[in-house]
Amino acid sequence: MIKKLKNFYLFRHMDEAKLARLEDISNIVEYKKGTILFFEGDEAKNMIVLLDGILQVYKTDQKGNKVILHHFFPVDVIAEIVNLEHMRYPASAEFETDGRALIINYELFEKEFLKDPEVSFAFIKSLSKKIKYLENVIATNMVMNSTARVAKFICEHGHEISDLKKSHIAADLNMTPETLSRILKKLSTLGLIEKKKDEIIILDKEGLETFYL
Amino acid sequence: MIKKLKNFYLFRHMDEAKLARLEDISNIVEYKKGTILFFEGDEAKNMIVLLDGILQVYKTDQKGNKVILHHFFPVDVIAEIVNLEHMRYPASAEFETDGRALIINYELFEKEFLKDPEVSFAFIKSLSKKIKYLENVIATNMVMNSTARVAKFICEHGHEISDLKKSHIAADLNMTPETLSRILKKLSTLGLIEKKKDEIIILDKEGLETFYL
DNA sequence: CAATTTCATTGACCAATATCAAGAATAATT
DNA sequence: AATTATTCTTGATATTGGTCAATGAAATTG
Repeated sequence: MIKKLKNFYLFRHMDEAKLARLEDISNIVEYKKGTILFFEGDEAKNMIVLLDGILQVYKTDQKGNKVILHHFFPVDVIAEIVNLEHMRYPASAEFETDGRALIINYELFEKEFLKDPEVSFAFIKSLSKKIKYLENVIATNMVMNSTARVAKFICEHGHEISDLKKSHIAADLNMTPETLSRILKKLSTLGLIEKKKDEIIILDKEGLETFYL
Repeated sequence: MIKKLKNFYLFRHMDEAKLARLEDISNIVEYKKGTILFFEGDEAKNMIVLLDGILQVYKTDQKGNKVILHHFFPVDVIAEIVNLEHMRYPASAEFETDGRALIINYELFEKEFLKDPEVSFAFIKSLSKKIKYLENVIATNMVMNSTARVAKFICEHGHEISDLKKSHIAADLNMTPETLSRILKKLSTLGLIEKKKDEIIILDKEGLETFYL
C-alpha cells in the first residue's frame, strides 16, 4: 500500500523503518466522486497526500459560482501551507473522480520528519511547485481574457478535449459554456481551428498563440 | 550594513562567520524610484533580498495595462522560486520608491547555505508566506468584485488612504480611477463611509465587511 | 428505434467595468 | 493671488462576458 509512496519525491529517500513509522501515523481513506475533501475555512489537523483520483480545488464567489483554482493529480501533497501555517483552508476541494488519500497526522509528521534535510528540501520543492502553479492561475485568469484562455487551453490540452465535456472545460476555464461555445465558433470562423465531431483540430497554432503570448 | 539582516528571519540564526561569508557572495545595490528591478521573462542568477523601499510586482496584459500582483516591503526575499526552479521571472518588478536590495549569488548560496536545516526551514516559511500572499491575490482579484475590493481595502488600509493618490489606489486594486471614484461615492451614499478632504472615515465597518466576507 | 434526458448552440438581453471626453477640484508654481 | 498643471469626478458610450430562454443535437434508456 504505502509502497506507492516510494515513487513520490517527498518520501523517496526514506528507509523502511521511516516508511513504517509514516504508516503508523497515517491512514488511507477512500472517497467517492463528488465528495468534499475539505471546505474553505475548515481547520486542518492532518496533512493530505492524494494517492488516486482527481481533486478539484475551488473558491466560491458572492454569487455562489465556483472559481476553479487547481486540479491535483496523484501523487501530490495537498495544501501543505495550511499545515505549516496552522491556518484554515483557503479554498474547498472536491473529488472529481473516485479517489484515495493518505491522511497523515501533521503534528507528528512535523516533529519526526520535517527536520530531516531531505524531507525539508523536498518540501521546498513541493511548495515552489505550488507557487508556480498559483502564478500560472494568476497569469491565466487575471491577465488573460476568455479568448486567450481558450486559445491557451487548446494549444496546451488539444488532445484532452475529446474526453471532456464542453461544460467541464468551460468550468475549468472559469467561463460559461455559452461563452466557450461562442469563442470556439469565432476561432473556427477565423480559420484557426476546425470543429469536428468530438474533436478540435488546430489549423494554425501560431495564430492561436497570438491571443495569449 | 549586513547587520540589518540579523533582524530577518532567514538570517537570524547565522553566526558572524556565516554572515561574513554571505556578505562575500553578495552585494548591495541602490535603486531610484521607478527603476525596473527585473522584467517578466528575465533569467535570474541572483537571489534578491529587499532591504529598503517598496517594490511593486506586476504583469502586463494584452492591452498593455499593468496587473499589480504584489507589493514587497523590507525585509523580504523576492521571487525565490525563480532561483529554486531555475525559471524565468513570471512578472516584472519596479521600485515604487527609492530602495536598496541585497543581491546574493544564488548558486553559492544554495551550495553553502540552503542545506542548513535552519535556513531551509526558514526558506519553507518564506515560501509558505508567499503562497498565502498569492492565495490572497487570487481571493481578492478573482473572486471579489470591484466594490468588495474597495471595501476590503478601506477596512484594511483605511489610514494609508490619506497618503496615497486615488489613482495609485485604483491601480493597486486593479481598477480604473473612475471606477474607484464611483464606488467611493456609492459607499458614501450608503452611509458606510464619509469622504472628507484627503481622508476617508469609516462610519460602518460591519456594513463594509458585508461586501467581502 | 422511439422516447427521454443531457448537453451544446444560438439569440436577446443585462450587468459590470473600461474607455473617452469634459468639467470640477485641488495642488503647485510664478 | 493668479496661473497652470495635476488629479478627481461625472456623464456618455463601448466592451466583455454572464443570464435566461429556446432550439437543436447527442447520448442514454426502455
